[in-house]
Amino acid sequence: MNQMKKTNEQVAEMLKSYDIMPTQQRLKIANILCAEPCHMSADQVLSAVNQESTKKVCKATIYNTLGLFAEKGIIREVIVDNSKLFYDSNTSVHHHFYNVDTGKLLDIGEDELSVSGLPVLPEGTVNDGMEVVVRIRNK
Amino acid sequence: MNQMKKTNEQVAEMLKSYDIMPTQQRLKIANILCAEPCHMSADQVLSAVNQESTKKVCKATIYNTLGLFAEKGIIREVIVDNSKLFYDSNTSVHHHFYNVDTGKLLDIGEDELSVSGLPVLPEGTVNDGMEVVVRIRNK
DNA sequence: GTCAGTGCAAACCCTTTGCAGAAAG
DNA sequence: CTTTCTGCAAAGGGTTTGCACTGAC
Repeated sequence: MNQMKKTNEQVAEMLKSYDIMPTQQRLKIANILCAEPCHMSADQVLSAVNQESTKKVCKATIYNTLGLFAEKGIIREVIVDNSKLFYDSNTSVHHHFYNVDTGKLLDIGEDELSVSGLPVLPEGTVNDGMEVVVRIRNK
Repeated sequence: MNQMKKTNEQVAEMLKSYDIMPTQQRLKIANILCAEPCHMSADQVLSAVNQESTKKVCKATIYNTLGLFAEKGIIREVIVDNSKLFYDSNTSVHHHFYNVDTGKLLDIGEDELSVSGLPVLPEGTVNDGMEVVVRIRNK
């Protein structure tokens, strides 16, 4: 997802370009995620979306929408915690710190870490994405 | 966990050396994990342990024991799937393929992949382990 | 005898699903 | 109008917890 702030119309166009019908709920959710690069759990998206709005978006729609966005490639799932899934609005290749104490994700700059030697994939399989996670704790 | 096959006594000694009282249940579980380097979910350990035994070990004990072993450093948790945790009996630094179709984990040889440029940790945090996961799908 | 470990079942949490009503084109 | 989406509530699956019983020293 492009990281610049966008108008509602621009977000709607972006959704259409991904073959997603821009409904009110999806626009709200996309706006939250587009506002700035962010790492959020479904729960965090839920509260953010319903923060200052009278018409609440329900939990099921949040999950369905995040799943849809991830499937279409607008956002990326990040699996670092056994108990919940995170979504990253930055879909370019990059890696993460995961603070196990705070539950916060932080990007690792591309220049800070590089993986060399793409391993030979097992017979009959194709690459579906690589991810480096550096787990950290508070001192 | 050392990967050579061991006698029950050797496994018991190993547990003691990690400050774990070697009960019958813990020995059974440790034997499964020690038999060879493996990646198993709690569910897989449960069925393996109860395969050929009349006295069944219950699910809660499996979870408690795996958690204990991981805490003590005998095995390592591997987080690659949103829906379940895996445990790796090889605790040395290495990385994984995760086949999202089959749910199987495979080691990536140390010589096949190397991460360079240890990133600068955020203020006030300490490293708690790095992990590279290459997600793969069947062709 | 004392204390840790185990088994059982219920509770928990995140996520998914089924279905009726609502909204979009 | 027809089709897709939403909301609600219930179900689902892995994991954790409370508590009485068992077993090891």
